[in-house]
Amino acid sequence: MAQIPWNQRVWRLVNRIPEGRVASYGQIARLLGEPRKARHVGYALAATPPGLIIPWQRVVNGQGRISFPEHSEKYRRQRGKLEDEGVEFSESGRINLRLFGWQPEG
DNA sequence: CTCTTGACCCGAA
DNA sequence: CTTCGGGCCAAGA
Repeated sequence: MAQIPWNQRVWRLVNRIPEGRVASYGQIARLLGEPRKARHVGYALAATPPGLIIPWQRVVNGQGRISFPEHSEKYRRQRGKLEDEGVEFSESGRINLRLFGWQPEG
């Protein structure tokens, strides 16, 4: 289990999130059996090598919000990608996780 | 060694 | 809806 480095485990799992769906940092951490490492999921994504293509945009925080300052370039890029794949945002910039949250299995 | 910094989370007001 | 407080832990200064 600990054979594979944390970052790689995160990238692999994130890679399984289907288009049009999102997962939270905490959810990813829990699925990896490390419920206390929610923030480190974010660090892993931040450390993604330029060559590695993964759907990092499908990871948001537990409230269904993008974890970047609202007017930042990063925020707009992530939101744009998600909207392109059909994810909807409320007026307050929130995603309804009941509708768009990823449930492994389902 | 201690302090600070985060793509976080959760419960209680 | 918001704010506050506490918890978490790796990495860098």
